[in-house]
Amino acid sequence: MSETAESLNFIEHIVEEDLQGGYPKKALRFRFPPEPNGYLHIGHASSICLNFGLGLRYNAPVNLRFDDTNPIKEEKAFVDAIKKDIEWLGYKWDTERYASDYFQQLYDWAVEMIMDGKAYVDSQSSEEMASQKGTPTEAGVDSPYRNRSIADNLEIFEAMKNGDYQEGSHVLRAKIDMASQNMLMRDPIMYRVLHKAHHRTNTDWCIYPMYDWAHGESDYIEEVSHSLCTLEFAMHRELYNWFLDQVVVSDKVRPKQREFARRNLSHTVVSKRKLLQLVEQDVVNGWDDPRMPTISGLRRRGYSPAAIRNFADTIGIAKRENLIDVSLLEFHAREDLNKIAPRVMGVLDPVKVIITNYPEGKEEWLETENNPGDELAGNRKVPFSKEIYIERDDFKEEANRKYFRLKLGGEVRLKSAYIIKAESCTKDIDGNIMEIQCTYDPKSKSGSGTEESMRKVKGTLHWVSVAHALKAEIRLYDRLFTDESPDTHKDKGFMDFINDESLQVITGYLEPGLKDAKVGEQMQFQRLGYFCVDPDSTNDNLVFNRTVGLRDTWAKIQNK
RNA sequence: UGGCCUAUGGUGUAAUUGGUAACACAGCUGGUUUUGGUCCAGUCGUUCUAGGUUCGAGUCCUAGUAGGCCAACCA
Repeated sequence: MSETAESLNFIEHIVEEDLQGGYPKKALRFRFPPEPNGYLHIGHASSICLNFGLGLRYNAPVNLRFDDTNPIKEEKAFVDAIKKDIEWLGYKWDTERYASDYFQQLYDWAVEMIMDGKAYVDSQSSEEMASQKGTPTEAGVDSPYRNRSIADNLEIFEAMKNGDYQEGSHVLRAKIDMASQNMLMRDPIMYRVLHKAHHRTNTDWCIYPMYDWAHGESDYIEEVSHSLCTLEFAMHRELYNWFLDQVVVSDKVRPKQREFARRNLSHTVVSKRKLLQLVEQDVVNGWDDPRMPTISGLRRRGYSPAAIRNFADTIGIAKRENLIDVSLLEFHAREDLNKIAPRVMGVLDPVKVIITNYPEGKEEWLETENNPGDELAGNRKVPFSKEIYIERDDFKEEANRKYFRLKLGGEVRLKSAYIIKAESCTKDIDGNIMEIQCTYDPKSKSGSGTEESMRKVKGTLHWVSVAHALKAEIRLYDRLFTDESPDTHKDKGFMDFINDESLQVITGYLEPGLKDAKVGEQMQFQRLGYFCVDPDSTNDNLVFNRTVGLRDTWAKIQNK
C-alpha cells in the first residue's frame, strides 16, 4: 500500500513491529501527559506532534491527560493554557483526562497491594530513608518498618488518607528490593501525606500518589497502548512494569513505555523549571514573552502552527543527544510566512528624501501587489508624495558597484513608484545625513507601461510617504542567551548568559493602511522581515513584533 | 568505580533490516527577480577507534573510546 518509501522514526518502527506481530490496530491509543505546572514549550511541541501524529497516522485516539498528582505546583490556569496551546497547534484530543480522576482506583489498588504484602507504611523521615537507600554501587538496607503487619499498614494508611497525620510523618512504599541495581526499585514511595487543596479534588485527599505509581496505572486505566516519554525516564521503565504487574488482568491492553530524547534548541533553555525562573526573576515579561521558547511565546512572536509542526517534523525523534540550531526554527517560520503573509512597506530607521522636481502638495495613490508569489492575494494602494522616508542603510554618499542601493549620482527604483536619482544630501554638524535631495523621472512610474518604467535599475527600495506615515512601536527581538547551550556549562549557570539586548524597542513609520491591523495579524515588511501585531497594540499605540528577519544575503556579503 | 542509554556531514534525521550512505537546514557558485526576499540550477562534505565474520558491514561479533542518565515525600 505504502509505495512511497517514507522514513519512519524509531517509535513508529516499534508500532509497526507490534502491528506485524499481531497487535490489533484498533487497540492503538496514545496520550500526551503534561503536568499543569507551567506552560508548554517547543520541546513539548515535539512530543505533541509525535503522539498526535501517531494518532493521525494510525487513526487512533489520543488522550490529553493532565498528570496532576502534585497539588503544590499545579494550577487550573496552566491547564487552560496547555489546552489552548494544543488546540492552536491544530490537534484534537480524544478525551480530556486527569490523573486525579483515578485517585480512588489508585487508592484501592494500593490497599490491595498492602494486603498482598507488596506495600508498607514507612514512618521514618526522608533523611533516614535516604541514608538507607544505598548508592549505585552499594545495596540499600531495609527499613525497620518494612515488615510492619498488614493490619497496621492498612490502619495507618487509611488514617493517612483521612488526614489524621501530619505531612512527612508517614509514606506508603512499594516492597520491592533494597538491593536492586536500579535505585528506583529500592522500595519507591507510592504515597505521601499532603494537606494541600488540589485544583480538582480540593481537600478530598490528604495523600497524593507519586509519579511512578500514578503514571503507568493511568495509562492502564485509559488503555493506552504506547506510553512515550523522554529518556530520563528510561530507568523508570522497570518500575513502570513492576507496578503494572501488580494490577493487570489478562484481557486488558498492557501499555508499553518507550523513551525518546528531548529536543534541545540552541540559544535558549527548554525546561519548565528554568523558564519559570526567567518569568519569576522578570528577565522576560511572562510565559508568553515573544522571546520565550514557549508555544505561547512563539505564537505571540508571530510563528504559525504550521511552522512549528513542520519544524517538529523535520527534527524528528531519536535517542541521541542533540542541539538543534534555532536558525532551523527560523527557517520554518520564514517558509510558512512567505506563503501567507501579505507584503507591506515600513521604514524602521528613517532618513528623509526630498524629491525636488515632484510638485509640492501633490499626492498619488500607487497600486502595488500584496504578494508577488500569490496572484490571489490582490493589490492595494499606497500614497506617494514629495517627501518620503527610506531606510538609513539604503543610502551612501559613495559606494562601490556591489552596493546597489542609493548613492550620490546613482539611481534606484522606489518599489511600485518611480526611479529616483540622488543629487545631494545635507548633514548635521556631526556628519549625520539629515536629508537626501533627489530628482525623479516622471515617466518611470511603475506599471505605467512606458519605456522608462521598464528600465532596468539595479536597486529597489521600500519607502513610506512622510505625510502619510503611520508611527508605530516596533519590538525587535534577539536570542535570549548569548551562548548556544547556556545550561550545559559546568562552571556557569544559564542565567550568566542572558543577552541584555534581546529586546529593542524602536519607532517605525508604516504605510497608512496598517492602521486597522488586528492583533495577531502577520505580514512581511518588505525587505526587512516578518512582523505581527502584538496584543499590547491599541488604536493610539500600534505595536508590532518582529517574528524573524528575511534571509539577508547582503549582510553576508558585507561580512566578507 | 554499579547499572541503563547513545555514537552517521557544520546541525538534525534517514538508510528497503547485510546490498549504490539519502533528505532538510547551513555553506559555496551561478541564473531569474520592481523585496540583496522568493524561486531555479549546480556544488561541498559523513558512518567514534581497532580488530573480526562476510563476495559485501553504518547495520552482525569482540575489545576499546567518548558523551548522557540514575540515589526528590518532583514529574
